[in-house]
Amino acid sequence: MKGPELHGEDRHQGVENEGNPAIGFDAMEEEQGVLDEDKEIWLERGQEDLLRVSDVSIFYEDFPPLPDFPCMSSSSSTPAPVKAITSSSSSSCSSSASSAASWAVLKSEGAEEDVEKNRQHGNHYYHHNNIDDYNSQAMEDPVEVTTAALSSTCSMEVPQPLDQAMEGVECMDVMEDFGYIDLLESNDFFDPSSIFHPDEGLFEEFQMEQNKPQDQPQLQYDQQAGNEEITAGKNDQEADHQGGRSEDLAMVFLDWLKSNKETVSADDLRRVKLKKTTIECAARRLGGGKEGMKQLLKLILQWVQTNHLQRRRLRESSSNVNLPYPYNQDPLQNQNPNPSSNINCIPIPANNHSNPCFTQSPWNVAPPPYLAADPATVMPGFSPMVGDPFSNGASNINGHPYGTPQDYILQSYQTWPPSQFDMASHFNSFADNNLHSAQPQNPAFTGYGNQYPYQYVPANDDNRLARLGSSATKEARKNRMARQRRFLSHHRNQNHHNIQHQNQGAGDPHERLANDPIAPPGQSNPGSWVYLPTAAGGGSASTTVDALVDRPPMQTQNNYHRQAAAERRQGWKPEKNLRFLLQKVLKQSDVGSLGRIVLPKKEAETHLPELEARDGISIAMEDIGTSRVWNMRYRFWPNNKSRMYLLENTGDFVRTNGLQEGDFIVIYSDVKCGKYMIRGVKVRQPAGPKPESKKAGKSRRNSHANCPAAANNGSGSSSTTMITQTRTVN
DNA sequence: CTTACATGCAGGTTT
DNA sequence: AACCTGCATGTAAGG
Repeated sequence: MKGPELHGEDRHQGVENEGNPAIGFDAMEEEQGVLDEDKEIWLERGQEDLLRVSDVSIFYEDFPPLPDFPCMSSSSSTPAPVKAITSSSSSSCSSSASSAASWAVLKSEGAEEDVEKNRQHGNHYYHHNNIDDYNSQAMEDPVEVTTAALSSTCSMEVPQPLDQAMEGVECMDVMEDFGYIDLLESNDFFDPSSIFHPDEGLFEEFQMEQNKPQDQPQLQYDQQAGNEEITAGKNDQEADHQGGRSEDLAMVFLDWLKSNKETVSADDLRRVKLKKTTIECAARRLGGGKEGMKQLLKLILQWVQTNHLQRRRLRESSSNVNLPYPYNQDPLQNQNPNPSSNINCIPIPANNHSNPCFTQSPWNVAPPPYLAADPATVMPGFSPMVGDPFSNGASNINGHPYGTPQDYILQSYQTWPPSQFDMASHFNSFADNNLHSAQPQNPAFTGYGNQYPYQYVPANDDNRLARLGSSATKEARKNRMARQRRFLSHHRNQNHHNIQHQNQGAGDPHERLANDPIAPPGQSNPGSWVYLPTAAGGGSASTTVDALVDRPPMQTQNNYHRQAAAERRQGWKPEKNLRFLLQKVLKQSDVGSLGRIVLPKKEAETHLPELEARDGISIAMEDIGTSRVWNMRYRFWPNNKSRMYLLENTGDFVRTNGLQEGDFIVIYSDVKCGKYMIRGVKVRQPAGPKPESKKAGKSRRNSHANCPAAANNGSGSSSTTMITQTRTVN
């Protein structure tokens, strides 16, 4: 170890961190709590818990599945607006939007506003390629991002390139065009999320709202829309009771909330979108007037419950396998049909077309290999942050909004089965054809809101995030936003510092908030991409990673390790905060006796601590699979007028994991702890023995670095092509 | 032409 | 002699 060096680096990092709000804050505060993180993390948890239903059992037991409200709106007839698919990222948004169309949504205004913000963010991100910019950007963005996250329809998390951002907007517009209205919110009737907001009493806002004059949705007969749906809903679940006239919608809702606050989040509510016409029509059918509305509301709420439960189940069932980490819920993983994936095998999806909506999209192409390869996908419990890898990439992405890995990620998400959309939704709201219509885009953000604005959020967190999101009233919302902003900014500053310390030698990983957050799409984040969904078929490769650790970790490492272990014991999953930094397809020279791995320059410069000296810094890399910590050195060689970045002392790691040429490594940073995590992924090709990388060999060096998958799939699943990640040359 | 990066290889160090 | 370390070079790809 080079302690001294580390310090120096730390300092350095500190400096950088200043620029990087991203990661930071939670780490600090949370770290203090150490094992209490659980609680800390959810700091607002107390209240959040109300919303967050982690315990699926509750649902199952308490609520028999209710028939879905399949499309309350006409949407059913008009399945997703096709608009969606223009671009990968956009597609996500659009898809969600479109889906939204199909579903009843309790849409909050906030969402719309957020969308706006997203759009802005998208631009913002889009323009920031440089690290410096990035940092500065990050500084500011967190708040915004968070805000954006709130929006239910498009994922804010993903900073989108302009185009994409615009797309997102379009989506929203589309929704609007379709005449969607916020069942409740539009009228300021109430904002579910507000109710849940931690800062305020659970029902505070609600009550406030209650007192406010409310506009009720106008009832107009809608010929097309959802009569059927509603009817069906009604049939299936009769309106339970008829409230007296005196019982207004607010009360109905309030009662419902009281009884379901623990199991249903604001987010869930927000996802419900109904076409105005549909609502009107349905209300009529249910008796018309206020009573009709009330009945309709009940039905919707019921649907929400059911929907929520179903989703939970799906999630649970799919995620059960991977227990270790929260990320298990990652849609990608869930998606992965192949059980083996849980273990470490990454099937590379040949292509996912499961989601019809996306099939048309150009992006539907099979996920990029690297995505597929993404350890996250592969690794149990490991969920990659979707967006990150590429995001920041800004560098990577910038030039190629679509070509970036992130795009792929998005795509992959899009193609994923609905059940897994939760995660996906984080990035984009994919329209969930089946279950949710409009999901909050980034629940994650929202959920963590203040604390983890950028962190990747586990699927389950959606709700939490959502909570922060909208407030019942615009004013409340504003206040909340202001609060969040303050909070975030405050944290940011602290975070930087904290992180520095936390990272053992490693500097603060530059976390790019903007990027990471999930924004897979080229935008920012890269996507964490990598998670591949699995699917694929192409199959290419299944990866297996087993990290066996022999050596005793260093002390600090031990600390982390211990902490992680403790956390795990407690059910806490540190990985939930993992952010994808970079991945590298291993070349012969990387796995040879040299014990060093050349890292992709751009990613290294973007995501790893800035190196002042060629000697670089000592950096502890915890093996995600084994939690073992490898003390490596991150350095660079002057090369021509540039630099070559290397990760040294990788020999044992490579050997331990049995990594060979063509396999790849993925480096993540733990947002909370600030430590670096590494995953070695072995790629096995189903069909061809070749590791591929070689094949591609020299011909495609670039792509390899960034797109392991590509390399891996020698066979070449279609996905690989896309990825050509543009290694944006500086 | 420039950039990134895989790898060759010289020179130093260790066994 | 084997191993390390670090630089230099060659090549593919991007602009």
